[in-house]
Amino acid sequence: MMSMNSKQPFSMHPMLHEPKYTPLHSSSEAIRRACLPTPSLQGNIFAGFDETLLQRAEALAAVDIVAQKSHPFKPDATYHTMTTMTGMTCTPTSSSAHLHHPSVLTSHHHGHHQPSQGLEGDLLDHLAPGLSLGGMHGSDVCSTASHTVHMSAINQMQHHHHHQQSMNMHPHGLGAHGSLGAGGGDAEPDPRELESFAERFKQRRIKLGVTQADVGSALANLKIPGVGCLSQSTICRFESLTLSHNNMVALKPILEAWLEEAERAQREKMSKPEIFNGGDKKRKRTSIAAPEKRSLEAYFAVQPRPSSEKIAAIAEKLDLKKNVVRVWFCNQRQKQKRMKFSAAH
DNA sequence: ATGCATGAGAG
DNA sequence: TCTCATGCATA
Repeated sequence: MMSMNSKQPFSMHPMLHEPKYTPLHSSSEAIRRACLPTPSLQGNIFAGFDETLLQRAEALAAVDIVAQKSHPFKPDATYHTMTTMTGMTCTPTSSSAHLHHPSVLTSHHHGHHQPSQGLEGDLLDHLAPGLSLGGMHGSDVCSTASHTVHMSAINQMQHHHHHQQSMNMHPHGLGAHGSLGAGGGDAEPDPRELESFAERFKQRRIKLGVTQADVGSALANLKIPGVGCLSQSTICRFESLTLSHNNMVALKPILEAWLEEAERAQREKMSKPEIFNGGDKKRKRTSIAAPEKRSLEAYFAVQPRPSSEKIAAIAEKLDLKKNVVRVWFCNQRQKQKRMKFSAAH
């Protein structure tokens, strides 16, 4: 399970705490953030009525349920494989197997890293065996536990949030980087362009007869420092613009590079089968039943960022694990930030 | 195509 | 703990 490449990921996730992509129109989020700096504060503020609100939310959810009529499954229908069972089987294993994430692309801390440093890209590259980008055969090299070769990245993105969206830039941004603009081939946070690129990308990809999963694994063959493979999910999300603006911007140059290579390779007609496999790990996905989901949504409408206590309370009411509820809220918040809905057009 | 989850990094 | 980028599993 270990990846042989002992590359130490440079994982620098950008995280700039701030919203990079702005929700432009519906900036409820920004506003929210601005208003609620501290969690604890929120707690206090809502402490008074939070119960009421929650009850209300619940009531609403209940009504909703009634209106919709019924739920096919029952609430807790989560199928965890683990929980109590033997324990040795599932998830834990998987995770341990691979730990690094490919965190690719995004910026970095203090502004500096340039995109081009070759750094340790070498360490990772050995991985790509034969398959060049043409990888159109479905073997996935990266994804499963076996490989896990992710890399991290170095790319710093283009922080410049250009015009339109505004938001705030954070300190992180490269202070002076006006240069990035057009040089490298990336860096243009223009939603418009991203959108059209995503569309073109998909179409050309299909034309090449390559699946999203193929693209993801083939990326590793590009040997771009700091860039490894990506999952089908990510490629799909890129094409459908369901990624954050920053993420889209970071991925674009990479996918663009792959596309060019793939088309070139196609011309040469070069194909190499490469099969890899590994596979053993099963992570079980919890499934939150519709009624519970409705309740969560109702709660979310009232308070998107519930305190730990509230999460616990909600979890109990809905008979869900606290962590499940917490993650649900996190994912929900992330959803609000996706490109599609945020600014862009 | 998407839901739920993990993990890094910054608080 | 939260945010973010990603991914496995699944419908």
